This record gives sequence, C-alpha cells and structure tokens, in this order.
Amino acid sequence: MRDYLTIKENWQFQRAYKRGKSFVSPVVVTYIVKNNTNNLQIGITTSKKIGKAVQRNRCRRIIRAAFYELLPDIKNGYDIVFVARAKTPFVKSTDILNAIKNHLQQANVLNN
RNA sequence: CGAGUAAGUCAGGCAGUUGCGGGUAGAGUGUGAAAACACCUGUCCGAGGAAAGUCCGGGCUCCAUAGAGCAAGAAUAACGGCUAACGGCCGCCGGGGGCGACCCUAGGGAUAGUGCAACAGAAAUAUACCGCCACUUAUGUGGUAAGGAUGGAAAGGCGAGGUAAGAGCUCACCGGGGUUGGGGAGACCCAACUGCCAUGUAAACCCUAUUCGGAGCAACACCGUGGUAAGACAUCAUUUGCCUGCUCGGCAAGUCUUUUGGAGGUGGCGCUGAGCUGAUGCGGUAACGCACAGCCAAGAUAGAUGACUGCCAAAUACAAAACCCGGCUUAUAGAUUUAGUCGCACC
RNA sequence: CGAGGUGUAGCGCAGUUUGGUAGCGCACUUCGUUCGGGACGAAGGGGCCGCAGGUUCGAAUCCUGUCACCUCGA
Repeated sequence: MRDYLTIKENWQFQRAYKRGKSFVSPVVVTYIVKNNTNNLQIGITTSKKIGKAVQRNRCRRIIRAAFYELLPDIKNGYDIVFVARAKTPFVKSTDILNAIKNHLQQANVLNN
C-alpha cells in the first residue's frame, strides 16, 4: 500500500472547493487541485444531508474501498476531495469505482 | 380451526479472494548510542438491542465546605419490599376498562387560607322564578327544595311513612363522615353503633412529608515549541541558520537556569469491574440475594467491520461505541418459543 | 457535553402570561367600478392550533411523553 495523507483542516477543503476542478456524477463529486508538494492528499466529505451516522459511515467506506483500487495509479502532488451525494449509501462500490476512474481520467492524474 | 392476551429469544449463517483497527510473539529487516519507532510474518480479538434520544440515577475527577442548619429553587407523592442509587423494578391495596385471559392508573391535603367557575339559569355557595301550602284578600306576608326549567355541579340517592304543604322529620336498602370492635406487616377490608357540616378545581397559588452543594472526560493530571520577564556567564572561538546540492567565502543569530505562558502531545481510556456467562444449587410469590463453576472479550482520535463471488425460499428492519455503569423513552423487517382466555365443531 | 427557542389558513405573524369567541396582513373566490386590466370598494371561503396521552364541566392555552427544525456556549 502506497503512502498518502488525509486532509484534516478546513482551509484545505475550502481551497479544493474554490480553486479545484470539479467533476460531477450522480453518486459522487470529485474536486482536484495541485498542492505544490510531493504528497498525495485525500479527503472525504459526508454531510448531514446524506443521513445519520450509519449512512455517512457507509459512504466513507465504499468511497475509500473504490479509492484503494485506483491508488497505485494516481500521480503525486494533488489534493483530491470526494463528496458523497444522497444516492451514495445505496449503490455498490463498483459504481463508485467507475465514477471516480472516469473523473480522474478527465483530470489526467492517472499514470497510464 | 378462528379470534385475542401475556412473557420471552434471535437480529442472517457458511465458504472463498482482498482490505481496515487493536493486542501479543518473533531468533526477521531498517533507523538509532540506547530506549524506542516503522515495516514484515504468525496468532487472537474487533459495535447494539436499542450503541440512538440525552429524560432520570450513580461511579470517577475537580471546585466549594470544620461540621451542621436555615432561606430560596427544583423534583417526587397510597402501602410493603428490591437496589449502590433512582422519578426505576417487583408485589399488593383503592379506582377505571374488558364476556375473559388481562390491561390502564401523577393515587397526599379542599373544616389552614386565597383565587377561579364563561354561557345558560330565578339563584353558583348563595338563592324562592314558576309551582305547592297556610293566613290575608286590588294585593301581600310566612312556610317549603317534592315537581318544572338551566347547568359539569343546585344542601346525599331511591321507596315507604309522615305533614297544612314539605323536609333524614322517621324507617329499610345504597353512598359518605365519625366512634368502637375484629383481621392484616401496611395501604386497607369486615361488622356494629351514630342521623348526614354542606360543589368542583391543588397537572391554580398554597400546605404537609421526603430528597437534592456545583460543574462536567473539551472534567482532571503530566510533558512542553515559539514568545515574555529575571539572574548568571560570554562579547573571541565554537555552534546553528541562509546564499547553496558540495567546498571556499560572505551574511545573520549570544548561551544556560528559573518564572510566566500553553501550539501540540501523553495519560485519563478498558485495566478485577455495582464485570460477563450458567437449562447449576439454596432462600424468596416476585423484583432480587447468597453460594459454586468458568471467562477476561472493541478501545478508535476525522474516528476502525468494507468490497466481490457462490449456496440457503428471501437477506430486504431500525440503527453504529467515543470515560464507564443501572434504568426510562422512542425506532424496528422477518423468524420463533412458552403459558393462559373466548367462540365454533367433534369425541 | 451543556443551555435555550419555535411549530397556528397557501405565505408571514398575533392570541398561550390570567383555560370558555381562533384572529390580522398578503394571497384565493364572487360582485361592483372601467371600453378592458391594475388599483379601489363590498361580500365570502379556507384551520383536528406538529403528534399522542392526561388534568378539567371545558385545553391552541395547564401537565407528561414524543417528533421536526433553529440558535448559542465549552
């Protein structure tokens, strides 16, 4: 497993929302921004609109599971923020995987 | 067979691939003076009956307090028990509902005082509108609560006697208060006597009895960067940082101790604890208690259980620990166990 | 973890303290006015007072529980 960092501070999320490129699908929204370091930083957002704790935890897990599939191919030097939507807790991780893969290919952050 | 009542149990399982958090072992690898940290390999464990809402009660920690009491405020309210404690639980009494199994019940005090009772009604705690009776007669005076009418409520209810007409005025039954006796641990129940002192509301103020010091793990304890203040030593050199990846060179910065301060981190934190399990034994109607046997079983810090495949008829409910316990309340697909009740049919 | 507030007509709000009639503005319907519309005038409809129990003769109001939303503090 490759190393990556998690985004914890609010200003990092705000920078991704304001300056990053956004890619939208019915199950997930992706924001990508360069961070001027050699690290890969990941953040997952699940708001109260999604549901209660069980639904929010499930969103985080299936987004993380889909992200682990793509982790070896992602270039360094980016902040990536995934935002769950209302339909996210009811779909499978393979749907998330297809959506995220499509987003990252559009942003040109995959190696191949 | 149908309907209904009460008390419980489970909360998908198995197999495979891959992945996450923690403990532990290693003679393994790397960094390091060491302690230790990271990785790797093996092995063990890894969300709930409500973890939820945060409505009560405690443990624990700090603050206050010699010890205790008063006032204020809040909570509770038949009686007996259980419990560390409780506003919880069990039993039981009274009241209410159901044909029944059974269910519901904030259930102290209205002769301590104050307040309120719209509309209707003659009159609402007080009364004579109609009516009835007596006396007197344009008329009025007195007696009367049986009847009419209003209302949630009109000076116990109903029947008989009695009376001028009436009235617990008298009597039987029912209801209530008081006294005496009996039963019960008690709430209370039963019987006899006594002739009725008088609406409701205290989830209105209030009175009585009992209980409560305050705050909360972001508590609290420890380590501690930069900065601040004081003292000692030094003003060369060394060291550190920058230009600059290296050497030369240049530039900049004093160091240590104590105090204050509190970015961040560690503990608190899962550890033997009001612990968990028991088709075990004893006591108790029960809640529960005692004994015995076995077990140690999540502990994260943006927050760990996911993904994919196959089989089981179906996998589809509500919902995720965050210092820890005991309750309460609310949400909940489906499956299943036990014990009563009523109705119909048959023997 | 702690503290507080709000749910009333399609929308925005009174009324709750001190229990008996549910009201105001905009919007809606009809009529009048105008050549027509707007404005104006007149009349009218629309409410289980968030939900469920209880106290009371009687509850939007009092009490208990519960649901949803909002705000604040550490």
